[in-house]
Amino acid sequence: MNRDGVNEPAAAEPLTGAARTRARVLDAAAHLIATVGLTRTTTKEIARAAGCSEAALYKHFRDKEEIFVRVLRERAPRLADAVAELPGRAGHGSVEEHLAAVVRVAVPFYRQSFPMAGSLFASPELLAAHRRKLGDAGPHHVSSHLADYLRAEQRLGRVSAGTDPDAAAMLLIGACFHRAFLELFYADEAPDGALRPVSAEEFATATVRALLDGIVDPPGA
Amino acid sequence: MNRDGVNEPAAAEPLTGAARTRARVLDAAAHLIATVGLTRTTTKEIARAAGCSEAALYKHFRDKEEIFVRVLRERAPRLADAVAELPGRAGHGSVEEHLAAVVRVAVPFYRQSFPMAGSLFASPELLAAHRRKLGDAGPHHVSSHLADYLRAEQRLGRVSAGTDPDAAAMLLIGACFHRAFLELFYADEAPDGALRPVSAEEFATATVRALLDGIVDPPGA
DNA sequence: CGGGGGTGAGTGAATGCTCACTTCCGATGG
DNA sequence: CCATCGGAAGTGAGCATTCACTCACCCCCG
Repeated sequence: MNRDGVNEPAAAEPLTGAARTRARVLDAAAHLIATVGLTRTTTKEIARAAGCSEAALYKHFRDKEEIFVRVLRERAPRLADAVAELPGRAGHGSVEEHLAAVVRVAVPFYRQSFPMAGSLFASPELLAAHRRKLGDAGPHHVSSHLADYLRAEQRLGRVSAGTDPDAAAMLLIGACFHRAFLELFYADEAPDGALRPVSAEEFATATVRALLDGIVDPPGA
Repeated sequence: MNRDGVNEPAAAEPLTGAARTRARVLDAAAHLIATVGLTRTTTKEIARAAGCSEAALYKHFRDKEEIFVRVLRERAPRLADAVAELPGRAGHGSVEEHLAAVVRVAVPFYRQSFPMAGSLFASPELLAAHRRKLGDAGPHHVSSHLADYLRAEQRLGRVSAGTDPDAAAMLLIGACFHRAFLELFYADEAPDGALRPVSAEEFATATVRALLDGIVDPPGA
């Protein structure tokens, strides 16, 4: 991932001809969305940044919307995949470290996805189309898989029996989601205390600790 | 609030002349945003819904952006205010009930604000303008005030001393934020299990419980 | 020579906003 | 008490601009 938090395809084989410009278009679109925002990400700007003509876009993508959808699907960190692997790791390593890893992946993921997801809400019919194309990979699967993981740890006794895994997962994922929102909102001019803690790493450990203290069995019980 | 979750001014005095059309414009804009989305909320549509000419909008608002900002400020439930009252209530009632009340207010608030806030991220300069106009009433104050409340309860011994109030507040507010996002994303066609629990009230109690079990001193400690 | 990849020059449709103008109402002054 | 005036509120008709998208046409490789 580069500094935009955008996945770039392994550039081992230097992509030739059609595939190359296609990739350049997606890279250009992803970069523009992350820097100047989605409304300023026009077909003209994408073409200019990709070093091709506007008409060339339409040789590779049906319309502008498809470009955005492909960016979201091919250039976003695969958060859902990363979280889906968690249940298999139940019992190994520490719960705390696994959850912290989720936070470290989830915050950048949401920070990148937010502008596009947010703009989706600007037009419900576009949102409906995207929701349909997403199929069963909807955003609820992140907390859903995390809840599965917590359930697995619960069976192993590493998470207290009284815990509601769905609610706990929602708390953690929600905190990441909100944190990403705040980081975007106060781009570089956050007032004092708006982002607390300041560093991403501190946020991960503090948030997980706050959640864990309610999840793991207290030592005196 | 009406079914859009939009605040309408007390209509006791039936607003005459200028103030009336101004209010009608804001109502029309708020309704359009909530129904057809922000991109379809054009000046022409606002004027039509408000029953006045497009030019009339500009007698009351400098530009379209100001209409949106005023809607956000004058028609949104005052979440920050509601949460700011909490610290004063520390020691009275139950912590659990106070937090559940926050959830019950926060979810509809975020559900209403999300389309506008999300679209803000589509154009960073518009976001910067809005952030400046918001002054010190930024979105971080919600979790910030909630953290203050938790600190107050902490001093009273009703919240365990080891708790990080900022992290705990972030968890709860984040869960509400994310819940609102999911409710909007799966407008009426949520796949099974996408919204768990289904009812808003169950969500409030389950979420608060999951958080509390890490906040209040465990009985055996 | 055929066709995939690429281009420059448009096109129609919106959109935000302005302009010149009218209407209405309340304050002012004789 | 009425004539007059000034300004706020409102309007219809555009204007400039931007946008996504298309068309006719090339170039070059297999």
